[in-house]
Amino acid sequence: MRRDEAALLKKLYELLDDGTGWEEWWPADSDFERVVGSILIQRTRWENVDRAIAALNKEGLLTPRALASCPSGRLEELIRPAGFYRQKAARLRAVAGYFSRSGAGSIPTEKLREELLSLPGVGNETADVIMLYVAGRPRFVLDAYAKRILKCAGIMDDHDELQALARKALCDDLEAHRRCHALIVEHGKRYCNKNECEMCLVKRYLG
DNA sequence: CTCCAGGAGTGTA
DNA sequence: TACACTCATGGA
Repeated sequence: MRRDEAALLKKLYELLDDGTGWEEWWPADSDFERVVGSILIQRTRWENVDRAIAALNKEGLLTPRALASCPSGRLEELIRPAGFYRQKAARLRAVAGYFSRSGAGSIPTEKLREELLSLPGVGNETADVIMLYVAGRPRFVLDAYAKRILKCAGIMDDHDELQALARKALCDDLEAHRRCHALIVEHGKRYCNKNECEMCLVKRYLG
């Protein structure tokens, strides 16, 4: 990390922090429900994901064992509101199978990440979301909003370098990493359009 | 009617 | 490495 981009990232984090509530930013009754959510949320609004999760919950499928053994057709039917339902049904069955025999508790961070990435439908972003919200490992989630905001702030967006940068800026603190992700997404939804950033606070204060 | 949301996988140049 | 394309529902 050349210059002091960690200080800049820390400043960005503090800038986005408006002091409003964020603890229940990702509501869920269990860790596995968050895993399910991490797959269903891909390229989809939370409102639709919530319907799919509610349907799964109603059928008692929010456990790794139950979900892994649910027939594909039935699963597709239940998660349809979340879109891409054929792909996502297959992905859910795969991650459910993994968590039904793994638990992912005491696995070293790097190895856990590798295992998650080996699952179909789990890419860099989803893997980091699971690491951050389920496995309890501090990770910087490089989603589309983060890429735009980092660009505005003049911070590099290399996936691996960014992890070291974030851990330094956020003092290796788990809650800070979770909060940082939530703040970036919420800021992005409000102020970051596809190409324009007219209202962008980041550019105004850090650019 | 059009646009697109808290991606990932695959194929092409 | 850098894009283009596909997957799909539901709300604005």
